[in-house]
Amino acid sequence: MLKKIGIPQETARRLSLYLRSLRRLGQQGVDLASSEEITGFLNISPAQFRKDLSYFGGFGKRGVGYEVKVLRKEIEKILGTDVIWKIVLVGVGKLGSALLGYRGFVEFNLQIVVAFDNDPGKIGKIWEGIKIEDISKAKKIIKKNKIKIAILSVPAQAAKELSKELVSYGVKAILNFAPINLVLPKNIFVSNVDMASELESLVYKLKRS
Amino acid sequence: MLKKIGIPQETARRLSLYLRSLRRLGQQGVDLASSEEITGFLNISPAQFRKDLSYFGGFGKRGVGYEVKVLRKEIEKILGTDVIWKIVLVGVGKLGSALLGYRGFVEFNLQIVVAFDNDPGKIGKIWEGIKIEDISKAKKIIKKNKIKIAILSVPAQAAKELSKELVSYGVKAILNFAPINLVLPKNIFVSNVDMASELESLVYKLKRS
DNA sequence: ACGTGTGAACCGATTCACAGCA
DNA sequence: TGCTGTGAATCGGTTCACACGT
Repeated sequence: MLKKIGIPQETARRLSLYLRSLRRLGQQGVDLASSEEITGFLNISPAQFRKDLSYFGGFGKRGVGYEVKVLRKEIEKILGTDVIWKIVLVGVGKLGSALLGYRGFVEFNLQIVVAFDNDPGKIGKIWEGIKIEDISKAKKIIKKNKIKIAILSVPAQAAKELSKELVSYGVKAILNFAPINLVLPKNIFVSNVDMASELESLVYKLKRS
Repeated sequence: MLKKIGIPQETARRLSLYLRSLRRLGQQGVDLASSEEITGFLNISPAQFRKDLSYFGGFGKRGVGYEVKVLRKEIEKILGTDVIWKIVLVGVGKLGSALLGYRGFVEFNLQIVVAFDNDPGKIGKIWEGIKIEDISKAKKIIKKNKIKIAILSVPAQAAKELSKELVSYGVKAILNFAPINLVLPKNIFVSNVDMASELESLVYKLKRS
């Protein structure tokens, strides 16, 4: 319930990148690595890496570096990927079904356990090993499984209302793909993936480069 | 060629949100709106809105507000959405095909003109009105059409190499969906969409809330 | 000697608060 | 009067540089 303060927002995102780098080094058989080697693949400075870790403790050996395996486990613990997180996906349109099959979630122990839609043609089907349920069953299923995280991939006009419903069922965090601002209580975490806006920023940079 | 300095990175992203808000107000028949009304839908303060606009000029009337239509056109001009930008999509997998059909790009005058893949089963097909070409034709097509922007939705192991190729053909900006850091010249703009890492950050926040 | 860990300096961006103008 | 436009203050985060421990 208490919120530790003083840790930058971006640190969490970077930690997940460090994790990828450490896994890669581990696969290459590297046991010991310096901050320079770990950030070598990434676009992040060694100093930033050390600073980020310093918020959580000292995991390295001065004059030596970091034990790849140990640090990997520590970061997994910090991020919470040491246990499986169940998530639901709402909206099995084109994007939604692509996400159902997305392999990248596994590496962070994220598991889509069920998907919801309102299209009778989809309900009852199993796609990518995941059952598609009627959205009307969301309340029961989310409550029963104590799901805390939802991926929202529905059209913009439906997103606002649906997000409120999901929250009322116990969802605390939403990864939102609808290009609209969700209005939710402050204790609910929302992360927006806005692909059009992202591309647009690139256009803008191109234009003035 | 000259780069105007002093404009925050985030300002461009917010401008695209303002644009959406202005379109919405326009559709509702609103002619005049204050910074407070324009940002009402968004999660952005009126002061931030005014500050962002101030980098480009004074578009409002003191004591009154902004003309919705006029401001919309001004922002479109700033962002570059006043003309059509041709883009290519590389990698027509699940995610790639979902992006081919994504409607959100149109609002920013972004047009996917061709897609590339290396799967013979897909090459030559037309999906969502977009022709899928052999990746080996990318050089010719990109050069001929002077394409500057690419969406990269291929597996991580292919992304690094492909991104370099695209750049050698003249691509200057990449929207990258592969969970890997692309190593490219500094004058190339890359925007990463890392859905797994995004979700992971939500887990982290949940854990320590 | 070497690379970590970290306080301090720095930098960029947001917020504040009010002057300026319709 | 009301809302914009904007310097100034503030805030948060990154970078620097070096003390520290092995």
